Amino acid sequence: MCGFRMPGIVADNPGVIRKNIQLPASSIFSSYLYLHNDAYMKFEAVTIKDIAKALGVSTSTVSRALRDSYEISPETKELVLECARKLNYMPNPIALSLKERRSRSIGVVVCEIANSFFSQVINGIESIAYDRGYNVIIAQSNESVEREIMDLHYLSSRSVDGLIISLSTETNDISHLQDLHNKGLPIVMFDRVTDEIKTHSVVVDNFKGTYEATEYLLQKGYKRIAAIANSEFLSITSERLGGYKDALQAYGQKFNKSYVKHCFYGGMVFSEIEDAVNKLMTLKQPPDAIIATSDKLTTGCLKTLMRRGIKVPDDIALVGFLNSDIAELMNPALTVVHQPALEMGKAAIELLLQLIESKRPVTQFEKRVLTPTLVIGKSAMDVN
Amino acid sequence: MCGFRMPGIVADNPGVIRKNIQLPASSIFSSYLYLHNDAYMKFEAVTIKDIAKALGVSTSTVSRALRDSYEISPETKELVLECARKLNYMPNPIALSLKERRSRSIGVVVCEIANSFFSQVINGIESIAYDRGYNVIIAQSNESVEREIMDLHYLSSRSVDGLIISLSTETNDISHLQDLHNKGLPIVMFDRVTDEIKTHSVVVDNFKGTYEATEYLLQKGYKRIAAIANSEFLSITSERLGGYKDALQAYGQKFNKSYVKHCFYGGMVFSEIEDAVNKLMTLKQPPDAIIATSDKLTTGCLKTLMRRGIKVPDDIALVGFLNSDIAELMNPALTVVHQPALEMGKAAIELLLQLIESKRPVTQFEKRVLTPTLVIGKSAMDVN
DNA sequence: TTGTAAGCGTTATCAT
DNA sequence: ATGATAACGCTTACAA
Repeated sequence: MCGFRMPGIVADNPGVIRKNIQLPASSIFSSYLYLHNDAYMKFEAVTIKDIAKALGVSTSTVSRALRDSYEISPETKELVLECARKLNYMPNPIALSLKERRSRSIGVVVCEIANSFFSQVINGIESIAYDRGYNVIIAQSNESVEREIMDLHYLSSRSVDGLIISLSTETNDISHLQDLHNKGLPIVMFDRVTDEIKTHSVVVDNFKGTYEATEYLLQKGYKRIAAIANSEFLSITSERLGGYKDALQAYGQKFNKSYVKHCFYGGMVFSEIEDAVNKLMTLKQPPDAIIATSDKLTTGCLKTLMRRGIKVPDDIALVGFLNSDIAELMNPALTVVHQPALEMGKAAIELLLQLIESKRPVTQFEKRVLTPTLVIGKSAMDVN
Repeated sequence: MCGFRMPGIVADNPGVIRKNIQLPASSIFSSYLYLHNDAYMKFEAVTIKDIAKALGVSTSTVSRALRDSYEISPETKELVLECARKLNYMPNPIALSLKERRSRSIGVVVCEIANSFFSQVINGIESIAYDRGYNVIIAQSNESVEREIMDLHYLSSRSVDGLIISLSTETNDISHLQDLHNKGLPIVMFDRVTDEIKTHSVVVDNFKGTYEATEYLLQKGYKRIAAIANSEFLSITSERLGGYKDALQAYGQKFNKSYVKHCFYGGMVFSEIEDAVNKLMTLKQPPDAIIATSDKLTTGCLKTLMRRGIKVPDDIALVGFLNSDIAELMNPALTVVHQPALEMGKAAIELLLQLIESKRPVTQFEKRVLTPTLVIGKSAMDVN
């Protein structure tokens, strides 16, 4: 463990620091011990050196015993282990990271954790990572490439053993990721992915998601279905709009370009959505239904409509992606496309650990595609 | 930066690794360079050693130049800085952490990031931390002490410079925190705090929050107001129930113990809330209003009522804490107690940085109390 | 002003 | 089976 400094009290001379290695561990953190006076000072954690000193052996012996090396006698091993337990020895992960250039931690980059979809994915990731001995470091890009680059830099400088990422909306140039990938950093992409990097990825069948959403509306009799989408750079955007267009075609409806609005920042700036909705609603022929192709767009859209006094589904129908656990508390008429976020997280970390722990170069990459669910709203929205 | 390993290709002999310090930086990550053949291998980041070698000076000189030490000639400093820039040198934070026992990062422990309140607090923390040169490491306790202890252990082993924490519901023994605090780790508590640790804290006026909520219902004419609360161990629980009780008293209503239900896990287990609501609704004299004293309890309560077909506010009134950004999309009759989460995060990190960066021991601790807002629902809920 | 060397905690290599 | 030593990247007395 580290040594925290009590401001104003200095005990920096290593020769002066004392570690009372006789004291028994009183708690998980008792590797810091009190000095003879009652002032708190800078404490050193118990290190292998302390164990070595206490036992009169060398640090290498201690290290070997702790690592369960074969070249050690059972007796000394037992002795060391016992002593380590008594002193509540905890290996210093920072020293290990420096030495081994790995940290037993994996980095996760998402645009925002306040988004239910992403926090659920993170929960999926953590649920498996911890069991496998990895810690998870979360970084938010806030939909900014600049920030994404900083995050990646931070994570890689912290020697993360692998990376799980959903690209920011601004990210059209992925050279920063490509660089890390080229250097051999195991990467798994999810949600917003790119083909330019040859690695595992986890997505939902976005095409299917919007296809079914659109089909649902078409079958209900809606004739002028608009779509609000994210930045055109994002993989999810083209896929989701693809499903929308194909469904229209399949049902013999013409695709109307003015019925599609993009929000470059995916609704991080609320006015984007407002503008999009307003533009749609002020068309000569305003839509009778809207498909919102992301969580943030769905809620933003609903908010805007509500604020404008436009009733869903009476005045207009709305179907959208949504992963909030309180979705069911919202407008009961709302039909949502639900993504299996937890499973996506689990799949991502599993694939990543596979990459990390594989001894030989991986050449076959998997694009794991999970199936979204169309959850039909309670109130029917039938027109015509 | 660290060196990532390309599986199957080994270049572990330091003598064999080459760093072409002539190559110009091509991107932020180009501190890794390619070998003469096209295979990717284990790359070493540019270190001060490389700069020293390139310039024919010692590493200490380089270090001094980079640290902007006074004991260095302007010329060499310029030279070193230029070279560092050219080679795209990036200091290795792990080496620094090991040496300095600090990491320029701060740890944040919350029960769950999927909770809007906490992710907003985290956003507040990050917004300031990054500007001040600190990274934020997020850890979730999932309302488990065991996990909280693990998180603290992880964070302290990573040499975080400070800690911001909201206690888990299971945490009645805070010795694990106390230990870290005694060792001089700067700690700021928020939301769920404890007096046992003498340090800064940030909370909302919980008493006021429920007092006003209760008062609101009383003024509307409700006579049998129940409350659903978290574990009795939590600071927020007693404070929030305090406001509820006092408001009842102020309005001449008798406090009825059977109208108060506790959810030990604060609704992490949904059945807890269901049970609580069910028990309330099956009393001989069921309540005509419920106050839910946390975000999770509010949504859980609403869900349960909805599933049981109990209409809010027609059959029963509901007022609760809620910080979701989509609160307005829920039942418009809902009156909520809103906490200034972003501000709480900002206050917490500011107080923490104050602790971290203060040169002298801090003896005066501040309990910063922010004011919650009662946001009255759209539909009036008048009875009597 | 600059260089040398020790040290942060650990492991790997090479002796013994 | 065990110990001495070097090394990971960096800073900082101490020497020169």
